[in-house]
Amino acid sequence: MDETSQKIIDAAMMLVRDNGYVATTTKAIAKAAGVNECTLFRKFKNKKDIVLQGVSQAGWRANITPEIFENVQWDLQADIEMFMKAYMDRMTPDFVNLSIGLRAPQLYEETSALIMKVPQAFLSSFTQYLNKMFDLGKIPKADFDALALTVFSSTFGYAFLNASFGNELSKVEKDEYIKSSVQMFIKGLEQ
Amino acid sequence: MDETSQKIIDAAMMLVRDNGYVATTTKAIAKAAGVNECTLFRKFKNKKDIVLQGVSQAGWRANITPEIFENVQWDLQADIEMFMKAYMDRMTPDFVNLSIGLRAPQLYEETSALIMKVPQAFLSSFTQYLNKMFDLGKIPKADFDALALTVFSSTFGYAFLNASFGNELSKVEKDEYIKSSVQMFIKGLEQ
DNA sequence: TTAAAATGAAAGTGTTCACTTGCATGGAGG
DNA sequence: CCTCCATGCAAGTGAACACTTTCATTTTAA
Repeated sequence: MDETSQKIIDAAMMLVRDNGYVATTTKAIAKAAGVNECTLFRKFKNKKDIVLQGVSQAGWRANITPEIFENVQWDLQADIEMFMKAYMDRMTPDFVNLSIGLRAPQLYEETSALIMKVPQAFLSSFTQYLNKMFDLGKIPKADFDALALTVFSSTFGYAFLNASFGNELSKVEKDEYIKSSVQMFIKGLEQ
Repeated sequence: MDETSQKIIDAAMMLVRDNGYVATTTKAIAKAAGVNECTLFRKFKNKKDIVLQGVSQAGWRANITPEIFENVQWDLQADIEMFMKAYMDRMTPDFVNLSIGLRAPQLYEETSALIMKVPQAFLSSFTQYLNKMFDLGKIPKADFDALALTVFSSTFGYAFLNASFGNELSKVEKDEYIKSSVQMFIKGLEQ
């Protein structure tokens, strides 16, 4: 990837994040990238191609993979805290808004699978984790599919609400949120 | 509101829900409403006006107000279940997608306050509820701002994920989700 | 140093957009 | 029957859109 193409991709992704795909014009991309508009079409097939190459880049993806579940301590509180932190550190407001900006009918088919990977990776890994904790005799039997979804939904929900409304909705800070949530979760899980 | 105007608004809101505001054309609105395109501009100032009148209508708003907190039983399990159900019944995938479709820079200033009202109403009412439950001696002291946000985030998160990915992300059904979540929440809160 | 490759500048393509205009028509109410 | 009034219809407006072409200029690399 040459420098010019990368500047174009970066500009395009930032504009999509801020304005959405449809409202992002090639003229604006060129201006933001500091190149001539025709250069866009020398480097890329079309506008859609720019964005699709962008979403395929690691730098424009929230890097949430099963790897974040590698160094677990098999301690419920420490681990859930770590998972929630790991998710929120990666799922910044920028990524949330980018995900929404990509929600255009013209792109949906080609990007939805990619967008879904992040929650899928988190969910399945966390479900496995809870099952293993049960096997280790650390928590009693429960509906771990549902409970993993609860923990993930609350993590995702906070990240999304924070990206959408900032502290206008709630003044509760990330660390305070994680700490209180985890306290409730582990009490609920351990019983 | 005459019948023709209402048909136009309904068509516009459905298209915004499915394609987003920017990708929704006046031509498509007219076709979907079964009227001539120029009729749109006889009835409304412009495209934006149609959508803004739509969001101001009760039928195009999720009707989540503090009223759903009126008939509480002061029983933690029954009440949280009721709140989550009430939210999800109103916050259907259609409403979630409409909220996202309205996220256009051209509209944001005029609609964000309205969109934020729903989570605000739920959150503040639920925080009050938890404080009251503490006053009644039914739950021990805790960070109720954070915990209300946890419960709300998990409810909102599920509704959003369900609208976005359906059962491709998780097979856990709404009732199962609520039941398991509430079990964990009340154990965590009562301790 | 020189040839090739990359980029800029400017003009222009056809299409689609939101929105307008002028006139015909048809139905409702007095 | 007549008169509005709502609407349809057809054509059209200027602007913005994605994308192209031609040619000049700069940068890069052999």
